[in-house]
Amino acid sequence: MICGVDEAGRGPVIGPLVVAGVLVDEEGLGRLVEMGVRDSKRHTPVQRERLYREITAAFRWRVLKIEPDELDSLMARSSLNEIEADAFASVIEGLAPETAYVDAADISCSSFASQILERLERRPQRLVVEHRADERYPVVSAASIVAKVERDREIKRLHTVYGDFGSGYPSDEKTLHFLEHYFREHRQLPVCARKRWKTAQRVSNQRLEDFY
DNA sequence: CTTTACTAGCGTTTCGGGTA
DNA sequence: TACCCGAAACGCTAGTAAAG
Repeated sequence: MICGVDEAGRGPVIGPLVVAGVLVDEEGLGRLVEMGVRDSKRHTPVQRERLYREITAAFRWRVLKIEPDELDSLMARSSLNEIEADAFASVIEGLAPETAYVDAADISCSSFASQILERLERRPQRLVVEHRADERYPVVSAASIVAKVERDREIKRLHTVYGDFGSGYPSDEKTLHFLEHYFREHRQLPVCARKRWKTAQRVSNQRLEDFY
C-alpha cells in the first residue's frame, strides 16, 4: 500500500494547521489518475469539494488538525517543522503504508525525512520526501486536496462565528482588518488567531502604541 | 457572460553565508 | 561567537488573458 501526505494552513494567522494522508493500492493509484487529481491549487473550490467526496469515499484516509492555541503552545518549545514532522509521522503511522510519499514544505527534504523517521515506531519500507510532491504524485495530490478542503471547511465554520474575515492569511486585507477591529473591541485577540505569528503580535503592539 | 488559467506581489518560516 | 539579511519553499489574493 502507498500513502501520500500533505499539509494545508502553514502560513495563515487564523485557523488550524491541517495534515492529511490518503492510502491507496496500485489499482487505487490508477483511479486517482482517472479522477484527474492534481495539486490542490490547480483545482477550483467546486472541483476540490467533488474530488474530496470521491477520495474520502473510495480510500482510507486520515486527517490531523492542530488548533491555533495548541500550535502556540507547541511553538514555545519546538519549531514549526518539528511540529509538522510529528503530525506527518502520526498520520503515516495510522495508515501503515509500505511506501509513503511526503510533500516537504519549507525545509530541506533530507532533514525533514530524518525528522519524520526518528518519530516513527513502525517505519515504511520506503519514505520519499520531495518538494512539490503534490504536483508529481497523484496520491500526494489527493492528500493535498483532503487537507485543503478540511481547512476551508474549518474557515467557513469560523466565518459563521466571527463573520467574514477573509482567508486568514496576513496578505488578506480583510483578515488584518478583522484582527485589528476585534482587538480594539475585546482588548485581546480571538481564540482562532495564532498569537505567536508576527502579524498577530503587530496587531497587539499597535494597540499599545495607540494607547500610549 | 461565466469559468478557467496564469502571473505578480505579499505573507510566513527556516536555512545558510557573510560580517562585525 | 553572535547577528543580520537574502534565498527558497509554500499559500493566498488580485488582476489579466484566454477559453467555453
